[in-house]
Amino acid sequence: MNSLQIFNTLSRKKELFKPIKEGQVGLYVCGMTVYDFCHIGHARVMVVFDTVVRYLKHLGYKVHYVRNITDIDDKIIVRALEANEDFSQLTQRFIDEMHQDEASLNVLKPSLEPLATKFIDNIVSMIQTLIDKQHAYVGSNGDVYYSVESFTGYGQLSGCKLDDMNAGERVEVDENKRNPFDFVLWKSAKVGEPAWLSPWGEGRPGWHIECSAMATCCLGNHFDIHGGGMDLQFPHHENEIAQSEAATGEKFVNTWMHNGFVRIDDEKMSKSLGNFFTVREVLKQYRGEEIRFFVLSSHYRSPLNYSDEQLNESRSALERLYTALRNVAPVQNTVKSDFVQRFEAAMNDDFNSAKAISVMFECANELNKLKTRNPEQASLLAHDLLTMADPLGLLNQDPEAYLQSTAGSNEAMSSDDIEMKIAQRLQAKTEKNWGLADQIRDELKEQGVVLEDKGLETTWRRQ
RNA sequence: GGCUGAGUGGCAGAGUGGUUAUGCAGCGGCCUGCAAAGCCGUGUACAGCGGUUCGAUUCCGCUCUCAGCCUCCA
Repeated sequence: MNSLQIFNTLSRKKELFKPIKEGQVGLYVCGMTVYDFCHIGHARVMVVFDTVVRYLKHLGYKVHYVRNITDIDDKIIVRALEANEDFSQLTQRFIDEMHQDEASLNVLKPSLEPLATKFIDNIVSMIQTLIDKQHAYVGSNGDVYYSVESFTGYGQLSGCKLDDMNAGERVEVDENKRNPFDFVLWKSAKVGEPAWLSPWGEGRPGWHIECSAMATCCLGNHFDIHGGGMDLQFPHHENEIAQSEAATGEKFVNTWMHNGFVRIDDEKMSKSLGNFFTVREVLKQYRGEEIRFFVLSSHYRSPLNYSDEQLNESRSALERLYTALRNVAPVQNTVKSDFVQRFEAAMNDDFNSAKAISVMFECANELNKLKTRNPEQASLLAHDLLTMADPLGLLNQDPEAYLQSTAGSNEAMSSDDIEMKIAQRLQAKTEKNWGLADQIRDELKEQGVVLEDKGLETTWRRQ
């Protein structure tokens, strides 16, 4: 069907992707814990895996894409308390905000978006199974713990060996645990905390179990791809494997994908460091598509350094691509062009979007050349360019509309005013009053509007 | 301390055992009333030191530097 290679964190190698069920892919991605706005790091996960899904579909797969929402955890409880708000109200607020950000980034909706709080029954029964199978125990404080020593494969994903990890140094020693790396499956509720009934009293699920429950419920015990940010590799994903495989007795996931971090000044962007930009903030200055391009301009496993310069470059790059698409009617080619083939080769190599994008630029260059010389060929190339852009979620807007759109939420001159100025300038031009014509052009330039003359016809775009 | 990963031209960022990444910026030219856009041309880049090789930025070893995980984090 294809020769898609994916880097599997489990084997630390690129592997030929082969779905469990021919033609179908089950994909689970760890989504947001909803207690705050999404930052650019979250945007990266969304865009990267959205691109993975789009590309898998481009290859002809039917994709079951599940991206969960964690809507109960300690931080949510704290925030709700601070805001004097019911926790479910708080989470709903940020779920809505998240959906807005996703729309801005042209991220498609997943097939399913399960909420942890809607899967409590499944979570409880999974924990019960783990207890029954002696993989979990109830501590003296009433919390239920997973026993890492009971699972022989523990550490396979992260490469951590229990013996080598210095417990007590970085990990707090907890009297209730048999092993310091044992982790909570069920947490007893304190007074006033949100709680659900369980055989172990009122409480809530621990951090990792909800993903095991939701993933296996939505996609089956064994599925194709599981993804998320690098930092989830350990302990979150390691624990998911331990829980799921111990409970079901089956292999959990074939391919593990982890995306790299967004950095600021060579440091990880993170909530705990406080050095993050929210998607919302960045959208005040840049178009969603510019952010999306920025994310895809480097390989998903590489670090991605955030800066205005980078976003500005993305802006220029998109301007070039959209400019190439102006004034050409795309016409579908009957054969797969060399460009598209090279694009697919790049994407087949572990979703190398950076390389794939470079092919798009080569195509744009050819398109620019052929526009005047051979319009029919140009139309085919325009379609090729769009064919490549589609799985990346780029270039989906009308070129003229894009180029004339305002970036961010800045106050801008209206289109009507611009057209009026252009009409004035045309008058000046016909009178060969170059001084006035240039003056008007300069004025518009100061408003961020660039004019392009083609004889007596003038097109405009915003910078 | 344990375990990962990375160091490429002015910047960003792919890739390769011997031949052009790509984008932005710069320089020269074409086009234009002048511009803009576009096109053409243009850069002794691959952290350091050894090794393997006819030949290494690309493979191996060591050194240096940086980042990440091991604690909530995408």
